Amino acid sequence: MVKQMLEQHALDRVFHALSDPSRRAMIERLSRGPASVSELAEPLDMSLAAVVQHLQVLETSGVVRTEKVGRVRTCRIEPAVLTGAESWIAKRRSQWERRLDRLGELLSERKNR
Amino acid sequence: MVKQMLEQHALDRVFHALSDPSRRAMIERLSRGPASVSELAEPLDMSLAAVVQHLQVLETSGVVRTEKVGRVRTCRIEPAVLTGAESWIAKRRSQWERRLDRLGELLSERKNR
DNA sequence: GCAATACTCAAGCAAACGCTTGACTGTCGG
DNA sequence: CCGACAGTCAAGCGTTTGCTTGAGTATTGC
Repeated sequence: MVKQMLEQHALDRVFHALSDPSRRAMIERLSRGPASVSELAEPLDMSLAAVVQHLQVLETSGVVRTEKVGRVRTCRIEPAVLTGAESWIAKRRSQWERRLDRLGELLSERKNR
Repeated sequence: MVKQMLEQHALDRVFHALSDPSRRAMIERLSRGPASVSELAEPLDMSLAAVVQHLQVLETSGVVRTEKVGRVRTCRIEPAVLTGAESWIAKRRSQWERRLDRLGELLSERKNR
């Protein structure tokens, strides 16, 4: 239940990270392989500093992990956290759909009498 | 490609909707079946007006659909939009993981020579 | 050594968020 | 008809976000 609480905050951060189109573009780029900060910045229409700020959001959410070698910081996706968010959605959605199924069964049972 | 653009905005709104713990609590409640606004508000430690504002975020994101009958507004989940968000994540994650697989294959091929 | 590269840090600012309060509207039960 | 109920609307307010600019630091290539 402590775990529950921590994961709540984690989900906050992950979903917030995903809620921005620039950050999603960065993830999309990283899903094709690691990249430097400048590579991530290149297609985006904003200053490098802004990109770094987006990157920080992605990093504190745990979606992206980075490592600096020399003067270049290399970024890569950490899929575990992404999976957490994905399965949160899947859980709610499937719970709702199972409910609808049970409801449907009940209705058709009544019809057949 | 117009569709792409529209869906970008849609994903913005859905992920933003999911990024708040109170809103997720509301979704969690609704995944067990429809509820009125007051029912949604009951476990949350905030004014009814605040709950309605959260509800509006959920509604404009398309995650929740509501209908008012008499003086009570009934809320229910719309799973389609949720599925959209879910599969966006799944796509990036699986792309990354497939890449790792190919990389692994390449490495083991080299080893076996 | 020195300039270009690849960030990094901090200040500032407009807009968006999350919430409150207070006043109000429509609906239902008795 | 009237009071309680279930929202609704609008204004206000402190905080967070997304961005900019400008200055600074550590590598690297020549």
